Amino acid sequence: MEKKTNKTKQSSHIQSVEKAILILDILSKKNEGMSLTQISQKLKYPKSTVHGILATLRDYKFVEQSEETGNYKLGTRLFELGNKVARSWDIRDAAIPIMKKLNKQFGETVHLGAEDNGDMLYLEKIDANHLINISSEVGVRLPMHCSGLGKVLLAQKSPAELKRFINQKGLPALTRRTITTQSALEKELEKIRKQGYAIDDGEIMEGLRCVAAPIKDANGIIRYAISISAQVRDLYGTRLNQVIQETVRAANQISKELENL
Amino acid sequence: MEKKTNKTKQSSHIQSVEKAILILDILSKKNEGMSLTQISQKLKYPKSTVHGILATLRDYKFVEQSEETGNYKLGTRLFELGNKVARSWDIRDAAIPIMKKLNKQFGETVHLGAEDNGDMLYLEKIDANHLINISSEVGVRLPMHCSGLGKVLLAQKSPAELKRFINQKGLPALTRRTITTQSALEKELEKIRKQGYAIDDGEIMEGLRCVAAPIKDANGIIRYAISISAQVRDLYGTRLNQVIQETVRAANQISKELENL
DNA sequence: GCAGTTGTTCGGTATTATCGAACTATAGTT
DNA sequence: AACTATAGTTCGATAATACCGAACAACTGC
Repeated sequence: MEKKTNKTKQSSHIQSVEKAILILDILSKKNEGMSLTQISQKLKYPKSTVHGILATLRDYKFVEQSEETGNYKLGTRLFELGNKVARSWDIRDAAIPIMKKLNKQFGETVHLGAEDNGDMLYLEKIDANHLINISSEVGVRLPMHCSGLGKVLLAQKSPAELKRFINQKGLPALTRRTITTQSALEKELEKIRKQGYAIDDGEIMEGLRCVAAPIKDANGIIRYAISISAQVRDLYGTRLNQVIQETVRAANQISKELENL
Repeated sequence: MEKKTNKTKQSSHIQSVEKAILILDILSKKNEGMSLTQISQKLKYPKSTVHGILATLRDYKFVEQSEETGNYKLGTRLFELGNKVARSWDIRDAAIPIMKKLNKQFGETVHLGAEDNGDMLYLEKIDANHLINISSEVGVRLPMHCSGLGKVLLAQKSPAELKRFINQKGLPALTRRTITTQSALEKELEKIRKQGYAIDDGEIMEGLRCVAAPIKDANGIIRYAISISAQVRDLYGTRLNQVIQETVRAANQISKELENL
């Protein structure tokens, strides 16, 4: 009778909903799409189970089938909902005009980011004027400890919170410049707190430098950050100083916008 | 035994998944969020049912709870997935650079759209340089028969398809200039086919004019369109002609990109 | 035409979603 | 502060429903 009683006791989840979510998750990793059997094998669900859930998701446009291959892919309804979410954030309205100004001043890529469950989540991006563009993308997650945006946000965590963060996420290295020890990170964050901005020096990607400054929400809590990214060879000396100054200024301006909103 | 056998016979849907989807749908209509009871009342589901589904969705970030109000809103995972969907479309990569060029030439708002189940769906938008911006938004749907983008796409439907479209969607009027009769629409579409572009003259919104041109995909099928929108008072005479010429040219250029991709 | 694969349908089984009601927490009122 | 009213959460019994395996159908490629 009790076949799998003690298997996964965790917190009650509606199974079929969870399965649907996991199907979407797995589809999000393959943008060429997946076939029914691929999904069913990967998730170890019987084909008929997957079939039923996919049919439901399809009818509501959460997934769609490629006409040629018949493969399932994420559907337009998710696109719609995702944009709805983006539009619901006041931060975007406040930040985008100022980000654009910053982009005009230096011609470089400008990012807006926030923490989402221990990850850096890119909320918005203004592309550089030149053709070589940073290959980041809105809606993408990145480890916090190696991006300028992430470090700025980490800098205001309490020691306990920081510890918890490191335990949960670790400090994986993306390049050989990535900070990978707790002590080094603590020192770096202390520095960031003092100077009021962060610099990422090839910690995500060799040759990429970025300057990030914190944004306070209406309650004065640092919850967002903006950054300018460019090749190291375009961002040094006096220009770097200018960029720092202007980035901090822009971030403060956005904070002020959020205050009286 | 058979309490509700003949209630909803339609096609088999996994109930709980469907309920989860409907919860997301209803949340997407209120961006200030909704409380558990509001949702449960609106959808006529018992509170405990909604509670369970929401808990599952919450744990996977498909919804999140406002810290102050406790209201449920769409979550960041949807933002992530939505952007994933957007990135999976090659059309965006091909179109965006050319759309930006078009935006630079005239300084006006440029849109990219496609049909999604009988609606115009905005896929991408480049904002105008000036402050007065069209209040359209990416990820939003609009009736096809009253936007330039939509009319361009309608123009290549067969009479039977057009008929089906009208039956399904009707021809609701958004302004007093909106085309609301089948015969008027047929005439308009014929004109569009001849000239190779469409003009929307205040049919969505009084005072707004927009010029749209079709984009062919790799198989030569018109599946997308771009448009320039501006106030009528900024878009007439020789400038209008220039805009038409350049919009068509840009659309053709994008079609060519898609060909050899 | 046949083997191999993938997608779809079907029906019995018991797992699991469901629902009402009881319970707790929270907010508002006097 | 106590009390009311509302919202949110937990619980447990019930049977409806998701689940699964297997059989069937539809393709594909050889």
